[in-house]
Amino acid sequence: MTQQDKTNRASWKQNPEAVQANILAVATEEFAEHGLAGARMDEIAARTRTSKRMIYYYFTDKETLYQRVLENAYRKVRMEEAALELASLSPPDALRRLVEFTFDHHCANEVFIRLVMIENIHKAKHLSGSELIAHVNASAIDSLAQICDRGRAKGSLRADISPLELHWQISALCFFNVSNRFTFGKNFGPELFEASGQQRLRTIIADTILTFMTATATD
Amino acid sequence: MTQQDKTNRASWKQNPEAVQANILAVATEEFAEHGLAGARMDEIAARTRTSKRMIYYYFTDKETLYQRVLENAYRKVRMEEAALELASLSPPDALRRLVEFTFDHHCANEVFIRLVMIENIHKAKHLSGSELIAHVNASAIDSLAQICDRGRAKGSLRADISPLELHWQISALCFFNVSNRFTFGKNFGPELFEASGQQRLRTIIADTILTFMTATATD
Amino acid sequence: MTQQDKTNRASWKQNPEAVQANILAVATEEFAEHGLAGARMDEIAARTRTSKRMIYYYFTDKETLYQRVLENAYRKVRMEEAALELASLSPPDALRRLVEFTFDHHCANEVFIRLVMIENIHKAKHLSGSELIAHVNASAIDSLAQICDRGRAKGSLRADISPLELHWQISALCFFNVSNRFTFGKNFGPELFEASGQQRLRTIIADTILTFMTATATD
Amino acid sequence: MTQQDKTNRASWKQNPEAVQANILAVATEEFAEHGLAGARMDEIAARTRTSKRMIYYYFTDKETLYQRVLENAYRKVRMEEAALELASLSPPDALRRLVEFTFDHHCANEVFIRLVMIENIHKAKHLSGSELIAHVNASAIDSLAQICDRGRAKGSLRADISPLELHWQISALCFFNVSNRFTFGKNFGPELFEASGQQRLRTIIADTILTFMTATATD
DNA sequence: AATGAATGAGCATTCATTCAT
DNA sequence: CATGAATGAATGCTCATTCAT
Repeated sequence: MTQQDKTNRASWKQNPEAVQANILAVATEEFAEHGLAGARMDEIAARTRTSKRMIYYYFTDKETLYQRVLENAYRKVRMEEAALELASLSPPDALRRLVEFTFDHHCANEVFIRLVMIENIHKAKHLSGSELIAHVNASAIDSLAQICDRGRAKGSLRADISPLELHWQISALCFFNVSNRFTFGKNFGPELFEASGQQRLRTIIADTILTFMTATATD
Repeated sequence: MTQQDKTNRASWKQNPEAVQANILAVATEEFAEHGLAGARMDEIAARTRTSKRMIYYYFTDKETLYQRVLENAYRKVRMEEAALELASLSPPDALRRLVEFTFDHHCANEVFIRLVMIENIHKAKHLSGSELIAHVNASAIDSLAQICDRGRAKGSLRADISPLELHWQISALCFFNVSNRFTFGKNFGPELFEASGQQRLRTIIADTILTFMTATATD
Repeated sequence: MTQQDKTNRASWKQNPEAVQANILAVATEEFAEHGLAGARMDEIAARTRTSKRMIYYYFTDKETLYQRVLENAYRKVRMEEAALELASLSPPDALRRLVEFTFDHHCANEVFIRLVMIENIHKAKHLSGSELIAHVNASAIDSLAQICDRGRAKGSLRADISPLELHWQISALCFFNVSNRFTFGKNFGPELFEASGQQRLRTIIADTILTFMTATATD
Repeated sequence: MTQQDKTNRASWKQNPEAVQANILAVATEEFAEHGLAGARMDEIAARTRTSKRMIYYYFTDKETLYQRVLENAYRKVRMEEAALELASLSPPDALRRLVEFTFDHHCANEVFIRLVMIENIHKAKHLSGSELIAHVNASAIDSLAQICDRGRAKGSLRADISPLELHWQISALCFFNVSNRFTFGKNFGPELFEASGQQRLRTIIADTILTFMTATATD
């Protein structure tokens, strides 16, 4: 029996991690789609390869499941972000690259964006300050801090904006682009969210950040 | 008992508009706090001066009530925005004033921000394209368009950014500041959302927009 | 001002009898369609030319209204039946004529049939033994009794079947034809309830009654 | 405690079929008594050995429960009817036997009669053309067809009346006897529905059918 | 006589969660 | 580990009826 066979045979049954991962995946979709209150445990169970009983066995209750979904989403997203390699670029180029990456990444992770929106509706009460999350978030600032430091040393980036503030701005523009496209689109037309509009916004955002960060500090 | 007293006494009874307004006010808070699925009709009724039955009498069902709450919130907010007088300022000053006003206004209207977040979770399916809403949204773009036109004429604002794109950027920065403060605060610390941090963000946002809009277009 | 004008001018307003008649007509349809429990006072009021308050003013409550509807339906139907003139025909011809008339009349008064079905569901508890009803029902038996009497005298109709029993048989066949056509049709096909099928049933029923009543009594 | 006792003790718990049968039995009575709109889910639940929740668990909603009640009633009644053995009797005797059986059977199944009345009020919209029902109904006609065929071959029954028409007539007379006894009794006196009156009606109905079916066809 | 507003009790249905095997 | 059955508290909603003017 090869390793492959062994994996196949066991499939997901008798495999706690696989079962949990499956539940988590289904729950992620369900919570992202309907929110915490709107999601239905029955629906999650039905779309799972296991039973409702197992969900409670592994995740205790709805709220805990939601919390695990949220943590999981943060971890995955931040890990992808951390994989970006910017050290070889000049500070302005690295910054532009980071903005564009963030823009693309948020677009590609609507599920995550929705979970964050939902969590903000709940005033972030489920967002644990777990070490993992803290560490993973810190690294997001770190990589910006490195660019800022290099930029300040060279004089190519203004020094009076903190990495945190810069991160905040990039986040705002890239997050809003995904989070509010429905209402914004209905209110002001869908153009900005079609392919060409998105291309333009992507450039505008990067230009905005770059223009600002390469400008001389006002007085 | 004066006439005034007589009017005040139970002035909301047999006064359909007052009853509806009261229901709408309570429902607005409840929906903003808990979302569509999370809000409880019983709770809304309990905090109302009338009974649950009257809510259904005037608003048919939960979803319709939510829709009316949403429409009402949009109307009120957009009307306040429209009251801003900018014609007497130079285009850059007008723009800065508009950004700062938007920042302040969003901060002061968290309930509205939350309703918009919630509506985005529902993919804006309750946001009717009612004439009123359409008209009121158009005016938001109009006032920016006037600033842009004047700025282009004078050469004081770049002309290659549309009023819609400009509005999008201002919205993104000011909206995110309120909508995501909980998760952002928990992830990266609360400094940016305390008084001094907000003051700084307010300035940074305005500077960012201004710097960008007064820069020469990148060819 | 002519009488005609006077009638038109007053129309139905300030005309208690017209208002009551209107309510009764609408309620009759509603109760016949949905039964006592299934009928909706709101719906009746909405389809009326007057208001809900007036219904309660004139008819006290739902059950009383239903009772009045029922009485009214009986009175109208029995009066139409009583108008049939049979004295000039031979007893067998008169009987055949009566059967055919009953068949046709029941077909034409589905609303009445449905009200009677509904009242039977309620075990006839609303069917008052009011003098009017009693009188009007008695006349139905009377006209059959006359035929039977004449038939017995002539020897053209058997004498061992009472007018009541005869009425029961005619009623059963003609009533069932209307009351049960839906289930019978779904269970055994719609043929019997299409035009040609009905024509045939009409003849079969009359033949059945006639054959029976002209036969010699079985020992 | 014997094995039997153990089985009896709470034998309906964890026994889905028993639970469903119990619900169905109670619901049958309740719907037959009050109709679809008049029946109360709370009342059904209260008279059940389970909870209201279980009714919804197994039957989805009120209308579906009613439908299942109806189907179930039809199945039971038709099966009892099919058990009647007539092949050994002469066609006229078989026919008389069938009429008398139908009369007795309808008398003994008022609940079924009432459900059919109620279903006719709803224009038979819940009567599914399920295979089971179709098959079970067809057999009712089949057994009559056999009698008719044999009667035609021997010349002892007239051949110009179809089994369907014959079934219709028998049904009408026997159904009406149960369905309309309340209004008919109140309108024309209770005699026909007391023991002796029923005995007489039973004979009259059989005689009527027999006289008709053994008569020569009217050309 | 007439009407829109108001109401409380009740009704069908749902949901997260736990039990029995 | 796994699963169908079971549950109670709530949840959104409806209905006949009455009040205030």
